[in-house]
Amino acid sequence: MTYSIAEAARRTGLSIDTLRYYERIELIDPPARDTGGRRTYSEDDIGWLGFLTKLRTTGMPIRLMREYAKLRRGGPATASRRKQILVEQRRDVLERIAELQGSLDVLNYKITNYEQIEKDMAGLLAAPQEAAS
Amino acid sequence: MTYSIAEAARRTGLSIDTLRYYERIELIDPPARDTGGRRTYSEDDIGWLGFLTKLRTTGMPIRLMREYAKLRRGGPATASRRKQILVEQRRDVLERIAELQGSLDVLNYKITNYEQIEKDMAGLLAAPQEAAS
DNA sequence: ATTTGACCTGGAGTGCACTCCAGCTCCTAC
DNA sequence: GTAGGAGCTGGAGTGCACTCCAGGTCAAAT
Repeated sequence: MTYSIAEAARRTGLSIDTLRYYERIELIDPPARDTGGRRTYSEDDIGWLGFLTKLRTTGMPIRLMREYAKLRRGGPATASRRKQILVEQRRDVLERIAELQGSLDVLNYKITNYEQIEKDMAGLLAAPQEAAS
Repeated sequence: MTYSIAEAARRTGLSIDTLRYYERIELIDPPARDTGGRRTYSEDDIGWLGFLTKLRTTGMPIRLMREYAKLRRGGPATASRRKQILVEQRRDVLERIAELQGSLDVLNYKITNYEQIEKDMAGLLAAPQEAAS
C-alpha cells in the first residue's frame, strides 16, 4: 500500500508543502514515484515521518534531524552515534520538562493571586449590602 | 538600587539587545534614565522581566505577552482577562508536558533498541573467542 | 476534446524573535 | 584634555521552519 502526498500529509499531520520541503533538505529520502511522476509514500516512509515529527515535538532542530537521517542511510556502523543523539535529546527533553514544571509553579502562584483578588472584590461588593442589612 | 542595562541583562539572562528590543515592542515600559540618558532598571523592572522570561519558557508568543503587558498597564480592571491568559497558558503547558512525555517514551523505546543492538554486537564479537576456547 | 483537480518544479515570501551594525554621546580615569 | 569603555539610536540582517506562488503536467471524468 502506498499513499499520495495528500494522504501522507493527512497521516503524518504535516502539510504537503512540508513534505516536499523535508525532501528538499534531505531530511527524508525521495519517495517512489508513480507513472505520472507523482510521489508515492510507503508505509515505511510514513513511519519514518512519524518518528521525525516526534523528534520535532521534542524541539530537536532540523539540522540535527538531518544528521540523524544521514546516519540512518549509513547503516549499522552509525548506530552508536545515532544512539548518542537520542540520549542527548532525552536529556534535553527531561530538562525542558523540568523547566516547564518550574514555569507551571509560577503560573499557579500568579493564578492563585488573581483568585485571591477576585475573592477580595467579591467581599467589597458584598460589604455594602451587609452594612445595609 | 537600580541597574545598568548590562547588569539587568546579567540578572535576567537576556541580552542587552533583547532588553532594548523588548522596550521597542512595548513588552516593557521604558525604564528610567540617568542624567546621561542611560537606562536604569529598578528592582521591579527586573522582577517583571523575570516573569516575562518565565512566560517565554512556557512558549508564550511575544504577541500574547504584549497583550498581558498592556493589560497590566490598565490596572485592576483588566485582572480577569490577565488571569484568563495565565489559565490558558497553564493548560498549554500541561499539554506540552504531556506531549514531551509521549516523545520521551518513543526516545526510550528507540534507545532501548540501540542498546539491544549493542548487546548483539558484543555477542557476535565474543562468539569467535568462545569457539576458539 | 476539454475541463477539472491533484500534483509537479524552482524560487520567492513569511513570521518570529532576536542580533548586529554604524555612527554618535557621555562619563571616568589617566 | 584625551583615550577608553559603556551606552545610545534607527535601521538592517539573521536563522529557522516553513508557506506560498506561478506556470506547467498528467490522468480521469464529462
